[in-house]
Amino acid sequence: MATAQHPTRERILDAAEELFASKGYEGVSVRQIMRKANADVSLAYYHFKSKQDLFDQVMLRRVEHLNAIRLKALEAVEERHPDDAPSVEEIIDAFTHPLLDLLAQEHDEWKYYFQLIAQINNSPEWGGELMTRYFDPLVRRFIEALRKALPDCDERDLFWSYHFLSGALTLTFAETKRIDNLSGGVCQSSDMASINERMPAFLAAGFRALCSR
Amino acid sequence: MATAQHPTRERILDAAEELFASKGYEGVSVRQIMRKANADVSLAYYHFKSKQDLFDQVMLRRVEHLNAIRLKALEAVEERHPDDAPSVEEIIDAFTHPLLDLLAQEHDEWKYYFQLIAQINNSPEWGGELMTRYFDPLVRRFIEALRKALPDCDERDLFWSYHFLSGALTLTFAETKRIDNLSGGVCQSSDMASINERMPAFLAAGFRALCSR
DNA sequence: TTGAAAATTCAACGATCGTTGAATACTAGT
DNA sequence: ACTAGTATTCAACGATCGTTGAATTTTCAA
Repeated sequence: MATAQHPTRERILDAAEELFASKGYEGVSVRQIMRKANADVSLAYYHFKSKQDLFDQVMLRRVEHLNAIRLKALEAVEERHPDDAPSVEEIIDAFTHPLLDLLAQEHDEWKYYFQLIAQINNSPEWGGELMTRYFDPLVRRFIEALRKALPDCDERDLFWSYHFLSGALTLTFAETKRIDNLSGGVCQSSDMASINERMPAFLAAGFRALCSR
Repeated sequence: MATAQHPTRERILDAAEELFASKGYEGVSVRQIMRKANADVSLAYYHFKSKQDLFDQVMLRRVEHLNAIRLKALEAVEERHPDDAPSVEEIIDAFTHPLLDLLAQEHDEWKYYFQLIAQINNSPEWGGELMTRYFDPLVRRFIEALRKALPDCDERDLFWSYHFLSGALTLTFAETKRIDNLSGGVCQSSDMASINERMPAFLAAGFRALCSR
């Protein structure tokens, strides 16, 4: 009705995404979500089976597109190297750059989704299972590429390096403004250009240090 | 009463710490906490002012000791270098090693506390503020030491490097078993020896790569 | 214009939430 | 034994929780 730019189902997903991202699954009630979506409470149960189902649909809505563009970025890098292996930097850049590009868009379409993933990744209760369910194939594909770029690397060094990468990346997604406080404004959580400039170099150096000890 | 190993107040803090760590602040009710602590609900409000106060006391209980041992580790490193500056590895090791040592103890005293911090650090709502409140002086002290070890480093590179370090460290704290799944058991979230072996080297290489571009 | 399907509103359910006041039990020092 | 203070139990409050069934409105093809 009023301000019905999107169909209702989409408005509910948008509101749920933003609220889940900032307060967590249990920290938000269905009523709060529907208030933000400008719709009656019971409409949540017309469009979704339950609160848990609503959460799952929030996760699913964007995950396929996300995995597709990251895979495409990796394939583009590999096509640029028909004979030799791509560098570690290039592979990591293909893993992170598409995400940071989505975040750098002027509208906040992806911001809350990434904040949500950051929290899930660090949740002892759901982190291991959900991240595995949604991102495992893509991540295994990237690790395979990294293995080729670092042929002498020990398996455990490779997995631990990816673990450190994942932590650095998801904290960046969280956009907690911690670095804004710490640096007195010299750095800003939302400054994706600065991150794109630095994160692949930082992480690639870490991979190399561990894998050539 | 029954199984009253610790005084009641401590048992409540223990139960709250573990439940907050796994389900988050909003995901746990005072009744659940008190059930786990084997005490009546209203005792929570005899020993603490409110649920929020209980949460704050959970945070405060261990933070001073934590900051003290990390500062001591840094000072020990600096005393070993009366003339020159310590290496980046040594400084990072002083930042991370004390934490991983606490986690490596056989009892789980610190495990849930660290999981809680991992979630807070990645929470857009509370991450920036709480982490700043509890850890700022210590972190600034470490960054100062790193600045001496990397005298030509740009300020922003230094802060972003610390940001990546913080992300890697807190995901390690979260112990989500994600790496266990991903590696097929080759790596384990709880294997602190393996982490101690790898994290400082990985992160130090990142710092150096960013600070000597 | 009619009628069926889709979308939305309204009112309510039992359960649980954070919190409180008053009554009871326990533990000291005198 | 008495008492003062500390610790614990019991019962309950109003609010909000996730969820549902039935009634109502809107949409749109025939």
